[in-house]
Amino acid sequence: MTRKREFNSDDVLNRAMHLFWGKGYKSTSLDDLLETMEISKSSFYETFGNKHELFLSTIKEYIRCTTKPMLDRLLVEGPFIQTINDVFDHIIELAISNRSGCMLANSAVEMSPHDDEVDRLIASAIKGVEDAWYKAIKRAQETGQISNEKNPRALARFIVGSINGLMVVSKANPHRATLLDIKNTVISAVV
Amino acid sequence: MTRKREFNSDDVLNRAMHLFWGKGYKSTSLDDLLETMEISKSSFYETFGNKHELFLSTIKEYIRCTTKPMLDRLLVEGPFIQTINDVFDHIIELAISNRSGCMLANSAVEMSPHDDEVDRLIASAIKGVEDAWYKAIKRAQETGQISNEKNPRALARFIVGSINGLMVVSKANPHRATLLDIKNTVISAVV
DNA sequence: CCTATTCCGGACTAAACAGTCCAATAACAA
DNA sequence: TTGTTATTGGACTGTTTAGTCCGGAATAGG
Repeated sequence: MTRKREFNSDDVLNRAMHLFWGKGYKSTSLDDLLETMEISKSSFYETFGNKHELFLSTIKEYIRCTTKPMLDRLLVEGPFIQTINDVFDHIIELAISNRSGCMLANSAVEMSPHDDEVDRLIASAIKGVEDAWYKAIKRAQETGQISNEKNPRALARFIVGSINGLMVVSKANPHRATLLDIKNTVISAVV
Repeated sequence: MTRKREFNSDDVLNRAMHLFWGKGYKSTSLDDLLETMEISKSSFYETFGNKHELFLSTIKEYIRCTTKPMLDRLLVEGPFIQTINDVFDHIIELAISNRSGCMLANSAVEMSPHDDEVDRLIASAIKGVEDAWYKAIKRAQETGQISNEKNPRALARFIVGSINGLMVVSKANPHRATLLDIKNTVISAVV
């Protein structure tokens, strides 16, 4: 009845995500996208709508395949200090191996003040990250790993801020020593 | 012998700075610039070279008229905890009143990985900020306001990271309560 | 083989882009 | 007033931008 799709839509979306992640929205041209995604212009508009819609889709994809897995690490049992240490180490290694940073942070900086749709999407994603940390901190308090004197909401917000700060610093100064100094100070502030 | 310049070059540069600060490099068009700066295209190229050179000039102007004054606050005598508190309050109020964030952070995110000139300029500016905090922390340690056990270089890097984190968070979530939570946690980690 | 449906290359458009150039003009010194 | 030089508006260029559209090719079911 009908011809089958010749490209894997997930794979193609993933390539677009990496392009936007590395270059940002404005600096990524349609030609860039088509070349990287290896699809025709017709297929592009047919499948993804337009550049802006595709961008929103890639942010969702980023949340699904990068942010979410990181938050899942917070759910595993085990000493909180080790968990936060692992997560930050992971972030630091990513930041050093390529300078793309965090796609949510990049997009927030580039677009949130001027693009309502992006703004809403990013704000809710960041809220999700904050909530995940909040739960992990709460649990750590219940098991006596973090003092009950500390405000868990404030700590969660502080960690989200610290991760974003790490991302920005790594853009301008991607040296392990600097990032580890930040990590260690953050952790000592939390536990 | 010669006609006098009809526009104030400093004022015009300042307007360009605010435009780049708010919209970023790629999203600021030449037409945007000319309209805001209120000069002719000829004068533009005559005076500022081209868009990219102007951008570099506006970053220098930003450092001169925004970053530098903030760092000067660190030099004033007085309790360190009050100084850091004032500086963060100031940053938070700026972040809430407009969502432009910090021009250095914005530019680092947008351009550092792909533009060597911007990269060098931003990296050295951020290094300057770090050094200023380092000196302030050292002095606070010498006067017994901060424990000598703490690593002042790490603290300085942590503060720089925290400021940048604050800027990113304020783009996506410009609410005072969130930013104050971050501020308070940062300060409690330092002093 | 035939037909329905989907996919795609590439030509096309209209707007936006950064940047060049020059003739006209303005201001000052002599 | 005149000559000299700096400044300017605006016309112009060539490129890149996102997006549209259509004819034809590919693929499957019947």
